[in-house]
Amino acid sequence: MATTSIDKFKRYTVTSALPYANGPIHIGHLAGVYVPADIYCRYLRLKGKDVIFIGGSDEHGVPITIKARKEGVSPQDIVDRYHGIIKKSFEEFGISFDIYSRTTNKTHFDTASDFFKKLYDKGAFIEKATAQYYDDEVKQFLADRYITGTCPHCGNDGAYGDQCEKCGTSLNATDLINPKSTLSGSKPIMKETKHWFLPLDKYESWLRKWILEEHKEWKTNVYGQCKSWIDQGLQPRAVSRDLDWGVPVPVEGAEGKVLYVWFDAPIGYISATKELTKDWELYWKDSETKLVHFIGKDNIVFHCIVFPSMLKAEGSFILPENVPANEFLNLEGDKISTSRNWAVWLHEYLIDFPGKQDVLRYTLTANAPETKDNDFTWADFQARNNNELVAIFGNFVNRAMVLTHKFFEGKVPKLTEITDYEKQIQEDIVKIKNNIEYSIENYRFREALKEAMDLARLGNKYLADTEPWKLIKTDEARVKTILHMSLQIAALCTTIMEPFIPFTTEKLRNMLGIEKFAWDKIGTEMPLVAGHQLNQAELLFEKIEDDAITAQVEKLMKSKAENLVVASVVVPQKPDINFDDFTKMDIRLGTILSAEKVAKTKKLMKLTVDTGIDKRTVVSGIAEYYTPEEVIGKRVSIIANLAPREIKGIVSHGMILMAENADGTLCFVSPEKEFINGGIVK
RNA sequence: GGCGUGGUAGCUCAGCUGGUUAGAGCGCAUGAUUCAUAAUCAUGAGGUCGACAGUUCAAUCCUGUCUCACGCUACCA
Repeated sequence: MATTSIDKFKRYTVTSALPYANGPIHIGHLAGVYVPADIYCRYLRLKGKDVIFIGGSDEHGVPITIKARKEGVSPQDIVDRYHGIIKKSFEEFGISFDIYSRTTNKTHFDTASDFFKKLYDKGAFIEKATAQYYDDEVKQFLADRYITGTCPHCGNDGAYGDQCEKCGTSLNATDLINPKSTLSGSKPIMKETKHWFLPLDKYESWLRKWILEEHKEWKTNVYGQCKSWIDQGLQPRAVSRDLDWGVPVPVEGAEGKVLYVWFDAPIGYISATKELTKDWELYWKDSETKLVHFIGKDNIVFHCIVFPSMLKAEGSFILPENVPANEFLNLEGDKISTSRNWAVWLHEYLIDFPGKQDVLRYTLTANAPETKDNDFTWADFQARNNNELVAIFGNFVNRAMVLTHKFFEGKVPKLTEITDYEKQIQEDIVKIKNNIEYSIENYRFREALKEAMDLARLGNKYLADTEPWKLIKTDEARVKTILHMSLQIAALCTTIMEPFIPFTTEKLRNMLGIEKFAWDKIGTEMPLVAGHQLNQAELLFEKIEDDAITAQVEKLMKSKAENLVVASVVVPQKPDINFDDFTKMDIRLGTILSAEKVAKTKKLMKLTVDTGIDKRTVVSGIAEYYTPEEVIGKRVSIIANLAPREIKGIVSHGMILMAENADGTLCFVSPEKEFINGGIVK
């Protein structure tokens, strides 16, 4: 639901999701969060609004400690490295943060700590003791990621306590067979630990009213997701973790505990503001301030449910007015993936395409995943540059400049007589300006950009229709008017295009020899005066040739090839076992007699198997690879003496042996001849 | 499996509370033009609006079922 409410607010606090400091920035981050946020902020500044644009690195959490351990460096080394890369690439790319901070600095520690303390003192938390794995050798509780073991699903030996990366399933640490601490290698023990929880359930009715009734204008994906969460019923969420990397929990008896990273990270917006200005409270506590969070769709629940609940619990803060979350950007038909190196990295782009920040900004905006996941392709990147930036915008400006230099020595000619055409153009300019305002204020940046380009289109059409290169022979006065208007249009582009392609508009201003022209003057004043001397014409954009694009595509294909190699690497052999260990297993041949999908699951199938010994029920996670029909009658191998276990209310007696392919698909291990059911596999 | 979002021309997308010859940009075709980075301008060809049923005088838009994509979530011996 669109509104134009921009003038209700005196100032704006705009945040963009804090990137996690365990890797560099890629085009998915840019298209989803930083480019739209930057457009919004640049626009507001052009309107003369009081706006602060907040960013920073999220530097806590378990993955960073894991990465540090793997590389044999400290977590601080890791975050220093990536914070540096990220900050530098944002700067070069023209993301106009007023501050780009980080969550490891002192201001943030104090702010997050105080925030927790305040909620603690108010009794906003509940305390709960839970049992968790503990490494007795290093005297430390273990985060899920610090426990490895055998995946109960695929038998992979290197599964983590939260997820098996081999088969992709998410796990609980307690599910792992033979859990092992990665810190000492010892077997962890269960031990009680106390944690603090934010009882989100208590905020449910408030959230329902605040979001579902008062913010129906939020984007449908955001609104729908929130509704889904609230309707499902909210649970208390832990706000602390047993870890030595993060902001310590500031209460007695909390040694070895830190704030959970999702609690700590959004407070980073506030800490960064504190660092930026001593008037920070104006930007966070004044009801005339509009708070807007730019995020990706994976972050909706934190920014719409959890963080607002925290702010509400604290009591003195304003709440976000909007949370424009984008969907995801794919790359050449595949999901962007850091681990598979399937991405276009910003710091590499800046090296490969020097001075072409705006081409990427333009492409990502024109193709932004605002309503659904979108695909970035290098072919599209090239086409948008060559057919739109070069051919429409760059070409128009060049035409106006070249003609003026040719006929009037580069001086802005005088406006003589105005015809209906010029009047029409002035009206169109106002229309374009209004359309862009409406689109940007409603977070429709794709649409806004298209409207901005309409100004250059208008200019091209004007020149084609009036043909000053012909007219110069017969009616110089008219040509003066035409070129005057054309140059004014080009000059107005410096403002209209500024939010989207700021490097280009800067260049254009230099060419025209003018200062920044305020947004609100558009339609009432013109940026150029007659007689003004223009500088030499330069090309605003250059064509991107096929070989540059081919090189990028090849780079990606190389990643893909490398991934295939990695994927087909055979899992290394497990540690030796005794013959005794082996003989303990009773593996038999059997036949599947019946099969049905277990209701409400995706992977589970309930099988009746003739084992020769008996006919028994086995639950197996094969439903993604087989249908019940095709499975009936199949010969299989089954571990018969595996202790029974209840899964989804069905007791499973044994486990069907499955072989796994490189791509994770499964197949049965079947006898090669028609041997009897109950035949021993040895 | 549950929930959410999306499935409209070759591509990227608009289509407000049901009635439009279903639109735009890019691409494509034809014509015009040469001031301009063969860039521009005009015209045109492209769509059973994911599938099937239903409600209605009338459905891209409402309801139901199904299907595909993505996300959240459960499950995973």
